[in-house]
Amino acid sequence: MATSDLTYRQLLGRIADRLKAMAEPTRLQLLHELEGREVCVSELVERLGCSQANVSKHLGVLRAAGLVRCRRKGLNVYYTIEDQGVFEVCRLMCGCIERQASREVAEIGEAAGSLAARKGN
Amino acid sequence: MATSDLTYRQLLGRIADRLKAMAEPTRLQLLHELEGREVCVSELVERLGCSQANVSKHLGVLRAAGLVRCRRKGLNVYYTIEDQGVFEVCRLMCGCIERQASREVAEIGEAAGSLAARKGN
DNA sequence: TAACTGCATCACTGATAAGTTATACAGACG
DNA sequence: CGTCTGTATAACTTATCAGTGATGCAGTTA
Repeated sequence: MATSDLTYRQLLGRIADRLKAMAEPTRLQLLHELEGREVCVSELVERLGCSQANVSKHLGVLRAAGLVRCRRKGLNVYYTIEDQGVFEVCRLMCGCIERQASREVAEIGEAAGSLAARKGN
Repeated sequence: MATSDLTYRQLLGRIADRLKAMAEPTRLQLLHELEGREVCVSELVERLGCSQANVSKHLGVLRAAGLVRCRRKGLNVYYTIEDQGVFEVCRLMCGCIERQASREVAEIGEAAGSLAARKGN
């Protein structure tokens, strides 16, 4: 389906942008740390064990993607999740991974079975 | 949450890998074309209007990520969605984007309001 | 067998992105 | 005011990735 085209491509682009912002382990961990509470940058740096510049840059990416929001409070800058949907995405992905693992286990089982059968010949 | 660490990081890595595989407009379109039916490469090339090599490479990425599966049938290779969860992810992302757009509209409204107020001073 | 079709892969290019170090900037405090 | 702390940004290096053209390979057909 070519759909309404220009808008269709734009939508795909925006979805891709969001997914790209999430598609990085450090950023996923940042999102996870922010789940349900407001955390300042220095604490995030401490928890992740990354450089401050690195954490700041990743937070910038998340912010640009609209996944996260921040506010100053004295010297610190506190970040919060902007849209809780990200966790649902993670949950779905975990489900996908589990199902994939199950399939792999099943395939290994089949392979072992056919190997045993061949051995019998 | 330092969680159980090695495994935790591995899980984040696997989630990131899957998201990364999806985080590209052309690949999202490929997934969309495959929604609910089996399609061969030449047809996908035609529908997307990309080069065959490009489509093949993107399909390879999707396949490596376990999002898609293929089987030969004569000269053609037919692809299908391996895990329907991807569409749920897209649906969620669309929801996020809509909410973000709403927020932006609201912010513009506020800005316009404060502008009008300032004009009054 | 040779020629053709459909697809995958290779080698390469340009663009994008992650990580690092150094630096700039904002607010608190003396 | 100067200084310190917390954060963001700049400049750079290295790595990863999308796209292209050429080539290889599998399966079909003559």
